[in-house]
Amino acid sequence: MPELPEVETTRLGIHPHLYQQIIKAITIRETRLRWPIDADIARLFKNKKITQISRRGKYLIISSDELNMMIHLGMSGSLRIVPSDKALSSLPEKHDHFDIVLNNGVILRYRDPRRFGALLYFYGDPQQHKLLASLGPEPLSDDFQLESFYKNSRGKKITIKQYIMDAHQVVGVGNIYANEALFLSGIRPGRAVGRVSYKSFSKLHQIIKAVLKNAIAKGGTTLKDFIAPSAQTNQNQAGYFQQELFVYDRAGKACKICDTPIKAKKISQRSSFYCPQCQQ
DNA sequence: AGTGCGGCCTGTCCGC
DNA sequence: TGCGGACAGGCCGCAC
Repeated sequence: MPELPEVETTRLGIHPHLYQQIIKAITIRETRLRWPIDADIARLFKNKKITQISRRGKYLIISSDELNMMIHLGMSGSLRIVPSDKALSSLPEKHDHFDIVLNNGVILRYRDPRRFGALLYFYGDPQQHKLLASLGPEPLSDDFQLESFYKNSRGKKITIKQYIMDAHQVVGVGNIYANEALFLSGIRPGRAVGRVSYKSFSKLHQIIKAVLKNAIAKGGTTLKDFIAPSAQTNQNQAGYFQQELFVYDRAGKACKICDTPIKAKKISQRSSFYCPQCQQ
């Protein structure tokens, strides 16, 4: 499941192959993603030069001046580069729903078995787009400020875990990183956010940044996967701090810090894990 | 306005 | 062995 670090790693991985290239064609094989892919997208982008490859939250934005396409990987989506010398021999597989073919023969290929992802297009400033306009700050930018992160939580009845996963507060914290960040901060996921102290918020604020930063740094070492078709199967795992998971999916197993069995609990339909000893 | 949750999907795992 | 069912996940958009 791609979280922000995976999406950023993807952006960095595809950028050198796409930047300033001309789109020759967009081939759509399956339109049924989260929203149906509008067939106009192929016509609109034909012969357009890619001038920017950016990211907002978990949305990737590929732009040609005022025209943008937005790609979301959902939970099982991935993008990879098919180099020009492999373009003919590398046939799309079952869940490869669309290709963006560049003039130099390179193909950007989108795969998404569960089809929770999206491909949309729009004109103008991405920040004005409905899906992006109300997003909270980027966790690794200066816009992510402890003061407002704390203040917005006062009076809210939801849990701290729901709060940090709410993209209106801060983008990019998915279920795995939410669990891990709360563990590292010593806060139980089920606590009412309105009652979590400033001091705890201060720690959490730092930890969220550190965890995401670390994951992106790790992802950087796996960039080669974007041009290694054989690595495709495991691409979603590449870049995770998987060997460092303290609580996620470790129900019943010993806490790596204190040996207490990790507990599992559903919080608003999402699996949550915590150490009853380390987290209060 | 704040909160809760249904729904979209398929690969994987479990139990029969 | 094969098969059905539960589950996982992001996140919009509706209902309260």
